[in-house]
Amino acid sequence: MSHSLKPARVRFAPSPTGRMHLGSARTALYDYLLARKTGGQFILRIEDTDRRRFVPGAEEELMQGLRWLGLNWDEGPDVGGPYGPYRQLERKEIYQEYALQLIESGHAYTCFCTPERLEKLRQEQQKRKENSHYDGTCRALAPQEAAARVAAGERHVIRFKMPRQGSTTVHDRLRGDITVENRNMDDYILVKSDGLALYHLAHVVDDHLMKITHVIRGSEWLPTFPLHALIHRAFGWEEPEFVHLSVFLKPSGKGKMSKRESADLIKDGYSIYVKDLETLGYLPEAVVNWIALMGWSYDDHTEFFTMDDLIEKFSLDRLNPSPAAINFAKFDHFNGLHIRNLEIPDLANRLRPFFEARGYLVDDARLLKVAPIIQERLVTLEDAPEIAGFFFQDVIQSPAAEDLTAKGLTPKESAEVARQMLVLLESQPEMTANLVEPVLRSLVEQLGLSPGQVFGILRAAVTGQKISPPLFESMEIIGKQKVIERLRSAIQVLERAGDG
RNA sequence: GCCCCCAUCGUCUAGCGGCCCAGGACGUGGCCCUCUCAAGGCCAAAACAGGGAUUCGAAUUCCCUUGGGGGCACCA
Repeated sequence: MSHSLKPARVRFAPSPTGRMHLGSARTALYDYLLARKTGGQFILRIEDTDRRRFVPGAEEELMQGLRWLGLNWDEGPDVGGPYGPYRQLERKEIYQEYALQLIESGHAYTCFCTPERLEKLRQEQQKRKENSHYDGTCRALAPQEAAARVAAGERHVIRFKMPRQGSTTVHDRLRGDITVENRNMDDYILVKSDGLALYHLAHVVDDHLMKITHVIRGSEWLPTFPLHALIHRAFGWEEPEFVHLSVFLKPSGKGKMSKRESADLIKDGYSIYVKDLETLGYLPEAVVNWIALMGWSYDDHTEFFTMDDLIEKFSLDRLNPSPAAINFAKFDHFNGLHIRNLEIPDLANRLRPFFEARGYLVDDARLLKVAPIIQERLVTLEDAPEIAGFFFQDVIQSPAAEDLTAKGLTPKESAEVARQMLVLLESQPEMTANLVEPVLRSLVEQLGLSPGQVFGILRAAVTGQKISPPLFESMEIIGKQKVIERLRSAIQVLERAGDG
């Protein structure tokens, strides 16, 4: 039973170096689901130790994205928490302290090699087609000598003293045991010469101090996973459970999305950036449902999930280790499903800004009537203005004669049909669908024409569009006065065309 | 080049030795419904990368090949 699961403390630890994309959104989602499912905590930690790559505004977009998706954190830089601070830049001294501890215990050493020397070394190794790695020059330095040089103010970094022999076995929740030969791993730098810790050290220290139970992250960390385990072990700390998620591939399935391709996507109305999805008219519910299923499944047929469903049903056991190609067609499908799942007032509220963005003056009472008749016709919220913008226009542009002419009829004949409809409609007290539809249907029968021919003329006349929401319901919303007015002007257009 | 990971329809996936001549979904094609467009319903085409091995029996276990992905920074 799920009740027996221990409360998990799970962190989402992005670096503020770019935009929030679908891949990080999925990681955050799984973090959140595990925390909520087990009654644990979802923690947001900002990994900003690389000041050079810092992008202003990235952290804000990230937080907005998480909130939009409904992934609210229990501890984080803005809300605080018992294990703060939650920005790594503010934890600099903590890492230094632990790095020193590693040196004292013989698991790390100071290195005085210059970047220039290292670069030269790399080039030589590459020339010899060798695996590029640190050659261990400073590893042999006597601790006293190293300490003296540090005291003298010499620039240095701190490196992990990777065992030269043997192998390291780590455990990934999705892939089981992974064993690597230690000689294939490097003496990775733990602390830079500016005194700031690198990811490898910082996250291990933080995860331990913050009592993280599960580390869910991208598979790009798999190669350095053994290093991280070794650091935990060097401190004598218990390792959290590690879950490495595979990357998202581009729609073709061939390789991951490049910056260029990501930018090109927007032309087709898609994006891998969470913030763009909102403006493109996608629902956070749909994003969550869609990305949850890229790498996780519940069973062999259930696909529609709300956040509550996911919290109830999510399990690490049903994660899939293979990479998944992003499929926007399926995303559209999910968005449609979730739009149709919305209550009308909710849908109306979400629709309003999309009408307004196109310059329509939205009347709330009318919007409430429009929402239900376009609900099942929307792929995205952004589709609404095109389908139903005319409801919020006092005057529509008169359709061209050819658009008002029924298939198989001349403009003149179409005008005659329109005149007959006008007479019938004028005699109706109001334009309710219940009243109008039977009357018009009997006219269709009487004329011996098809419903498509007759209603096509009316549709174009009243909505100004060849494609529209259901005609009679639309007429009801538009009201008798406007319907009559527009039908009259359509008749005029047709008559003029008939004369010519 | 070296190291690591992955491998079922075009795509997302179910499958954890017999229930599978492989199930669901998106997309595609057809039909039905129908005032247009949708939504909905029905039907169809569509996959276990290849080769060995284990086993009475393999999509499911093991090995190799191939393919794909990731990593090899004083980035995360």
